[in-house]
Amino acid sequence: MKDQKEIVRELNQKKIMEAAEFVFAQYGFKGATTDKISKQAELPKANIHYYYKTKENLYREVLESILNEWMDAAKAFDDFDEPRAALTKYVESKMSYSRTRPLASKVWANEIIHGAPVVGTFLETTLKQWLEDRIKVIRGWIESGKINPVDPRAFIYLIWSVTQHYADFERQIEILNQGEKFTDEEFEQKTQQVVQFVLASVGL
Amino acid sequence: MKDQKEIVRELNQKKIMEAAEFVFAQYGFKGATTDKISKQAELPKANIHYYYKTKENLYREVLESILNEWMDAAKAFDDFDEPRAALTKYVESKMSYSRTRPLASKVWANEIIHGAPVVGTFLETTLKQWLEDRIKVIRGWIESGKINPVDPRAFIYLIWSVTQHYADFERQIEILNQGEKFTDEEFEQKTQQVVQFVLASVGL
DNA sequence: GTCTATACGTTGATAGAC
DNA sequence: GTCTATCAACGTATAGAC
Repeated sequence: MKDQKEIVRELNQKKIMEAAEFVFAQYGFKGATTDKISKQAELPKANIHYYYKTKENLYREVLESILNEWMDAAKAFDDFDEPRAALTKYVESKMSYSRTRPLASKVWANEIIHGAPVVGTFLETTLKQWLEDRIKVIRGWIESGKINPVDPRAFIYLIWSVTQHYADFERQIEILNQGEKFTDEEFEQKTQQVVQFVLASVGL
Repeated sequence: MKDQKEIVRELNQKKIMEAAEFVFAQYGFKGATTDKISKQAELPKANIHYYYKTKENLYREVLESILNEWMDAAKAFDDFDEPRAALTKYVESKMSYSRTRPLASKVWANEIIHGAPVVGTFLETTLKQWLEDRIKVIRGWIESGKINPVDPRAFIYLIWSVTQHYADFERQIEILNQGEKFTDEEFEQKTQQVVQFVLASVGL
């Protein structure tokens, strides 16, 4: 059984993590202050330091939770053997992530733009391995003539960039879309269009 | 004739602008300090404030110079009437920009991710107009059956995202590419692959 | 475990000598 | 026009009362 204190602890940590993701996405690591995060979390500033010791520590935890989700979404690539179904599922999964977790995507983009000081090791190990395994799958599709011969690496970057664009450049897209955010229907249409682009780019 | 002082002034401003772009790209607006910029420019900190008054002012000037270049690159879209030539030229132009000016692209991405506080007005006016004019061109291509029917907006976003990815996510790409930066030949190959993806996505 | 009050470092900006 | 010395504001982190 969880006692009262443990429940409070988990609740507070959840509030802090959500607030931190919000503030880190909006202001970047340096621009985010523990004061802003504490106000967003509706907790005193000292509590932030009580739970996470340092701001950098908190940032690391936020990134870690993001990459766990990222790896989950990546699994969609392997749900089907045939390229059309596998790619459709993967792109839909990535677009859904951009829709529901744009803040997470922005924190991630920010971290990479600034040279991946914290997640560098993850990129070198886990992500690199994931990519190389998927490259093998794509090469298999090419060799069996199921898709056009393309550079598998460049193809994966195409998928990542176009799907993440809808999260990271949300604000630009909103302004160019008559100042209105996408409705759910509009976003679903964009998702299907992105799926078509990705399939067409390898001849499907 | 320019006198000595004017020459020194221009030289110093150039040094400061380059240093500022470098530091803003690497650390973001908040993370960039006037101290870091001055050291990068090899000038005393007070000179930064003498020439640009405030850090925000300097940031605005950097963004302005970037969007001027951006608009220049955008002209490549109109060099040819036929979709194949026009799109090839435009994508090559964008990829070349990502290769030669990755710092500028990163500063821009950072600004958008954080909600476009400074360039919001530009997006609402100049960029919106540019986009709508190009959408008309794309619709023309679709109506005359030259390319497949696609959502023109989503298509432009595809081009922007995939080309800018090579600048903004440079570090991630480098790590995934066995820790090596692209050679000129490799980048040229990626460029041609991106051109093929973009053309294929509309049936060319 | 929680929070107020505060110490200490950093940073943007400027005054004033040269 | 240039630069050293300095200040005021802010931000991270913690001590210590509750």
